[in-house]
Amino acid sequence: MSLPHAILTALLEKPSSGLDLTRRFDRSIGYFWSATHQQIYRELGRLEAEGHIRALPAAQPARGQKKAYEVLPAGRAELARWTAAPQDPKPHRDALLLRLRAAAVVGTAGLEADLRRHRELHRRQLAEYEEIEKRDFPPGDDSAQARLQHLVLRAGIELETFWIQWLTEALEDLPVVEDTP
Amino acid sequence: MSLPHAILTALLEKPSSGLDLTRRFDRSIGYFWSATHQQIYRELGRLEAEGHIRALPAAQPARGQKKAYEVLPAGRAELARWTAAPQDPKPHRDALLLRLRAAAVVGTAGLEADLRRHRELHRRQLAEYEEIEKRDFPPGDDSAQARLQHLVLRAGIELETFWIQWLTEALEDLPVVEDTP
DNA sequence: TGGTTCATGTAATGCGTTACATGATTAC
DNA sequence: GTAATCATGTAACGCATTACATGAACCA
Repeated sequence: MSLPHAILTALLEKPSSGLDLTRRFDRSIGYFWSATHQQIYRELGRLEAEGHIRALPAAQPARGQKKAYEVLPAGRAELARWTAAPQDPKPHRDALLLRLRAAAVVGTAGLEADLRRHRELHRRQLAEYEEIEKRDFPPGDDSAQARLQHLVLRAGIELETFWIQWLTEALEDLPVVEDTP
Repeated sequence: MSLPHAILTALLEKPSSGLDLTRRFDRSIGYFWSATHQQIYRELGRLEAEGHIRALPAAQPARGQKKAYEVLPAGRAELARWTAAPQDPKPHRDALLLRLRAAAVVGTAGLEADLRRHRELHRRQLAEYEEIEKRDFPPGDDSAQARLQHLVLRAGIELETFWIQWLTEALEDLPVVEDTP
């Protein structure tokens, strides 16, 4: 139940239309909470029905017309409540680790190529994060907001770095297991 | 679409009943692919209907009776196919990072306590992993299966280590942001 | 005027979660 | 014999994903 709060955060940072939000969920926010435009429109409908956001009066009408939303006080209060409330971490799901464990039983055929591909994807993501860090967090900016946002970005950078390292070790170390039914 | 493959892997490692599987998904496999008993029973039904597994003839009857399953050749083939096929990594979802970003807007009240709690949870998980490593992977065992399984466990250990470090830095560095509606 | 892009949706399906149900076994 | 636990399920709901639909604006 975090998508509405992700949207509230995004709208507080900057009032936006559904498509604007979709684009921001493809970078930025989406780096740690992804969402498609269908999810976003559905959730915008709910948030509006609950009185947490409203369409900006400027442009409201039908299909094909841009419609921007802003957060109402009730929405800000709900986001503050959610942010302060304790939450248990969700259990992980990592298909790649699962595949390694499966490969120990049914064989490692085909794995190496995909490990290399994943490493390349992580390298690209890391490069993107480092670009953002250089652009948005030059040394010396130490406002509270900037420090919090930088902390989040650092987590992303260090996680990508971890995966690249781990995949490199895995590729060096990958034994060959034959499939022997 | 990985739960059936997680179950096939578990059953190939050792034929089991639904409850046995549920217990193994609370440790071991569940460390990187969690599942509840309801999911497991539903999926066992599907896998049996598809001819990927079968109930061991020994004990099959109704409610309250233990029923163990084993993997059929078609199930092993499907698992091998899935393991070798390329898969894109799924986008991440991390509520804690989202909360930090929200806190930059609505204030950091209440966050510190939960960051400490999360760090403690990660410390416990790390201790559990290290216990398993000591017990199941003593130095010197270098069978192909053991090396693959050890690789997976190392990923878990290093990820927990990362989160503990990151949370420690975050706690040292956490600025105070007031909620100013 | 016909196609592409922008923008907002609807519909169908499937996995995950929570709550509940029911038969067997064991302990007292 | 009855209460707790073991073991296997059913049912309902919600979010996420995929495919499709519709209107407006722009461009050739």
